[in-house]
Amino acid sequence: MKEENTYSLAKQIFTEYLEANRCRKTVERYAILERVYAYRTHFDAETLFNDMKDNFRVSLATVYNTLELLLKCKLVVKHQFGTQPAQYEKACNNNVHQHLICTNCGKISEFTDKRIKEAILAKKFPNFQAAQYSLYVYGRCKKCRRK
Amino acid sequence: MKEENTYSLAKQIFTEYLEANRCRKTVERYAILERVYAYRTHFDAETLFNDMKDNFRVSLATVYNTLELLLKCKLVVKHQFGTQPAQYEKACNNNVHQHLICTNCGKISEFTDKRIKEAILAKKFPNFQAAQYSLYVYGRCKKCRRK
DNA sequence: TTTGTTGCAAAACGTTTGCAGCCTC
DNA sequence: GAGGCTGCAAACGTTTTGCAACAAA
Repeated sequence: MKEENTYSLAKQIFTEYLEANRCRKTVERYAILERVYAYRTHFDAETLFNDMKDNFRVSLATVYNTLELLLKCKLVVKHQFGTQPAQYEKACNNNVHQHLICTNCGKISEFTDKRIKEAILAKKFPNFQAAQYSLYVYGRCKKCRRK
Repeated sequence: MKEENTYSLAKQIFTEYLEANRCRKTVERYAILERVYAYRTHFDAETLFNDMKDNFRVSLATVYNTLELLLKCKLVVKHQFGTQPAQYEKACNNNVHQHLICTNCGKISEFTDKRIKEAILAKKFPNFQAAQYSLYVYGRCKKCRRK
């Protein structure tokens, strides 16, 4: 799927969500969504705020508020890696997230393993309605291995 | 394995770690280890601090310091569920942790699935030395399902 | 005796909240 | 025009840090 299409689809979903919940369609909210969908990696609220304020005036509080809305309509996903600030990423219809986190330098990378993904999706929970999966693998990256 | 044996083994491992790293064997450190190994569930630093101070005088800073040491010698494992305070648990030779987290009420429970565990352990990373695995499944628990 | 460790309090950090004014509906 | 949303700054809760006193080696 093209980058552009992804964003315009997200915009449409967001609009429908806002209307359904009687929330106002403010310029701030769409500006944040657009910036979020321009990222190709994880980002935190502070980074998003800094990246935006050159072109557009928003407050950090609004950034947090909007991210909360985007989480609710599943357009972004939130991750908490250790004690570092919460990381967000656009959702892209992928509800299985697999991450490698270096416990020495904090570097985060992603991987995909079909067998793991299938095993997770096959699991049924009797008293739990599962929506999203995150696998975090902690260890040492190549650079930090010998330290 | 008996509860008692688990703790005495942990104590032995901790002693060896402290000696190897030229750290002092203080009463505070052993008192914290003992309390940690008495838990059967997850706990946070604040809870541990409160549970201890009736019988033993320690500061919250020492609790954090000691937990950090216990993490380093792999006697405890740390989890970060959303924005809530970091949760710790004793390690018990289990490096694959599988959690269900309700995104509505925040309730955390554990499960084990052999197929998932095997798929995870079978995965080889060319540039990463994996040490610990945490799978978080987000969704709604039975009570919150209909809300 | 030396110096790592402690308790305490204050600081740091990410995130949330209160409020007056603004702007969508 | 009404009330949800914004920016700002202050508040919050968890975790870290600085420092003087203490105690393990």
